[in-house]
Amino acid sequence: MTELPETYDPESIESKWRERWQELDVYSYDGSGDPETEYVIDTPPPYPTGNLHIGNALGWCYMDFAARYHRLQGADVLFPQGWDCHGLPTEVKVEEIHGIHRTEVPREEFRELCIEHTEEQIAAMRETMERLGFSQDWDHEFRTMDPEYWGETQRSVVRMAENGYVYRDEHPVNWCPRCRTAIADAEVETAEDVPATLYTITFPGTDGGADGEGDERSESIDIATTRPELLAACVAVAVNPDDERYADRVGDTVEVPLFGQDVEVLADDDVDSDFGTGAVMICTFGDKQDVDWWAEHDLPLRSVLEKDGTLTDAAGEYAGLALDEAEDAIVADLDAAGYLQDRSETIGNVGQCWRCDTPIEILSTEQWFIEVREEEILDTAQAVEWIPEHMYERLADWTRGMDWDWVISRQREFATPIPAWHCSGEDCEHTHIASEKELPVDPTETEPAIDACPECGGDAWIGETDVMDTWVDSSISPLYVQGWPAESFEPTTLREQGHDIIRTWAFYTILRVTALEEDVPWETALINGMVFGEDGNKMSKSRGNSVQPEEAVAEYSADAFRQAMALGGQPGSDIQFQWKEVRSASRFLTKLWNVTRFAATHLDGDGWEPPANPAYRDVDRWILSRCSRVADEVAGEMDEYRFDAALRTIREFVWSDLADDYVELAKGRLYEGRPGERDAARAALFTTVSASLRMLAPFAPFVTEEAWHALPGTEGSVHGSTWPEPGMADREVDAVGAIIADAASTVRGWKSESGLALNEPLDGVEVYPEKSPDAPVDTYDLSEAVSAPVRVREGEPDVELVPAEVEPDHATLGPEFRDRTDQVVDALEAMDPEAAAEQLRFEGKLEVDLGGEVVMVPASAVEIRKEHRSSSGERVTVLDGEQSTILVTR
RNA sequence: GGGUUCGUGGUCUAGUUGGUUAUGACGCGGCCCUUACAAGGCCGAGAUCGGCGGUUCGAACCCGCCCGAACCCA
Repeated sequence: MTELPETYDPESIESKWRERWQELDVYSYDGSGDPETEYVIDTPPPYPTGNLHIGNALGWCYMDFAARYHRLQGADVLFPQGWDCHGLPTEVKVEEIHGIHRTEVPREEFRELCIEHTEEQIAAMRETMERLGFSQDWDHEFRTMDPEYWGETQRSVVRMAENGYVYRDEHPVNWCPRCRTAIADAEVETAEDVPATLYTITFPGTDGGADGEGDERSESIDIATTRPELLAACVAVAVNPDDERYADRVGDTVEVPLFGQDVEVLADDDVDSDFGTGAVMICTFGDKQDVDWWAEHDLPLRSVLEKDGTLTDAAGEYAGLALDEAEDAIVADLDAAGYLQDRSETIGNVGQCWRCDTPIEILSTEQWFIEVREEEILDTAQAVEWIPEHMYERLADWTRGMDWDWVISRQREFATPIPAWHCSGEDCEHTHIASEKELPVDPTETEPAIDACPECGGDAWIGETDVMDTWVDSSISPLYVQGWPAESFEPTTLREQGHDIIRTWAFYTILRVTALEEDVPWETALINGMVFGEDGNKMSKSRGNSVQPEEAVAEYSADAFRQAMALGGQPGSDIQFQWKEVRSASRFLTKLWNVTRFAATHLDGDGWEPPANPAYRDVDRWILSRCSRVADEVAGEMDEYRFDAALRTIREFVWSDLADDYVELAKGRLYEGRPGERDAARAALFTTVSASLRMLAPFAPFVTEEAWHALPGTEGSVHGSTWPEPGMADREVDAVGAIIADAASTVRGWKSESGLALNEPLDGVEVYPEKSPDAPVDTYDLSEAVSAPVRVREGEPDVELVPAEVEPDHATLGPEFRDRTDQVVDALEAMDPEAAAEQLRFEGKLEVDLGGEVVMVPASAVEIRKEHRSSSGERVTVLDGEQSTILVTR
């Protein structure tokens, strides 16, 4: 037990415990127990940007609330931390830092530079995590760039290859010319309303003629396109079959201007007749629509784009030009030759690389793919509990809309190598995939374990230089966390992530775990919303509305910041960051601090221990009953991941019931009670404060830890303790306690209002409860709290009590009178209250005249609201409490 | 264009079998140093629950349409 300083100084407390926890080992996962008591979090491995932003912080707060709560509930919690290290941004950063290009240094050396840089970034993010008090078990940290991890990534792909999910093929893929790599659909972001120039270009007719017989020349067609630079890749012209302007043109041949190839006019429903001239060119490839048409109509392939985004030799004299240069040159030439009919401004959507915003192109290249099996993904997704539920729809929508398989090969350096070799035998196209026992392997450095090519017998191999998409790494995180493949796979308990990566991380993880283990990766997927700035907009530097978690910690505290995250809204909804929320949380912590300090001073000294059988008074039993109910209620909310509701419930209990009511009521005994009386109050105070601290510990780990050690008999960390279960809920006591607490606060409120000191002695207080309690009311503490002798009486106070209003009870009248309820209500409200009260007293029911018809209203359906009027002469004040009418004499 | 979510005091937010006076916080106004707490306490003002219609005796809640916002997809 330690002394609590007088004022709450979050900074010193938080830095102190950050260090101590390192030694205490309270967050370590045991892993030896019953799988039923395990609570395993599939923590998102973030990309090591070096900056843990507030959106990350929200997700980690949720995980930490859950982890800490389940530890208190006795679960063996595994809260690991991973890092999704591979990828382009690091490569680019490293090139920038060292002033090199990745092709200028050996592959291994470049990887080393990337690893070094990544380690620095991880250190910075880990520090923020520790500042925020997240309770990961750092013994279970993993980094996808470590061979132990990427070896498993390779194994997972090898196994999927054995199961027939992996293939290598030439296929059109999204291509980022700047990154010079293939990317998956999920990595293409659509930029909306991008301005572009729409050109109308004449495709002249050909000698082949309308019917192809050669007896007449076909007419020309004007097509509209925003991409004249791709004319060389044009393989057809398409029109809508319902477009009357082109009704007789389908089947005609026209010539591509400047480039001279003859192309056919096709009909396709997907052509938008309202766009441009209603005729469009199909090239290989301008966009995904072109790919569809190309496949649908079995068109030839004319590749005009190099991997770096310049034109190929197929573009003739334009070869070597960049796309924008080519556009200018070709347009100028079209114009000069009279093919350019018109140009106008338009807007359209452009697919961009999500990492560098470069407009993506579509190239047909040899790549590695993982098959997307829609049905099995949906089956698994359905077996997961999604919070909120509708997040399942997000995933299902994306899954149903997938039209290409997942391209997993990337033409980069810092990534998991694809464990394969190509036979270098002439005309042999055999590709050999590594066996599991060779892993981890970099095929560019190591020869395969087999000698001869099974197809041609050759023994010369070329290592695959393509590497894997980083999502191939991260999508096995639940497997890795569960010790796969050494351990048989058990689904993890929780996946927490943002809704922005449902189409990537959640989707790929479901795909992979389904394919590899035919199981759900996690029982529950908790999806967090976005964190917006105080102005309600997305946080951005240019708007000046972004806030770093560290700023909030410095200004208030980590404990306050965490609460603000919890209270921002229910998990799943977007939340708006509010400084005022952090501030109010901080005030609450001050309150908690002071209540604990108050308790600690009364529990201090002479090695106090809670007595075996405390002589509890009603007030003690009442707070213990409330505490029991609150502990159960909060546990229910925590089980359902309703962190907002849970924290609100605790706050209200601590502030209102414990601090405002109980402490005030118990003060008399605590300061001046006889030993037995005093000890009962101490015991109740101890139990309640201790329970409050434990319930609050998941949200405010630092201050509760400090406060915990100020209580007697607390040895270890609050985070290693157990969830409170006082088990003292009692209906009778609730009713009595509510009367006492209400009477105390009503009288004290009245004193404050009338300018009296709170300890001003009064001659007497009489309490007339509206509902007489079944048990007698213990007025001992109440009397101390209001500084007056207190009597609890039955019936009505001996003052003038005048019926003032007839209050109909809709809930009773409605079912009874159905569609006549309104009339009955009106009639009741119009009655003379005194006459009604009279009638009720003598007859127990009311005759109500509905104008022609008289109905009987039972006493249970009305309430007569009465007003107190001080009887003449007497100096009595009548107070209206929530529970009782209270008479005060002074 | 398709899908999903959401509109509650000035601001943020709670409110799941429909039922008297709609929750809390911040802000605002007033009063108060009362032996845990002025980084506090007490009191007060402030909402036709986005709009219209429907179901119902009764709707913030259920249904329909409309308006507005956000996100995802095409």
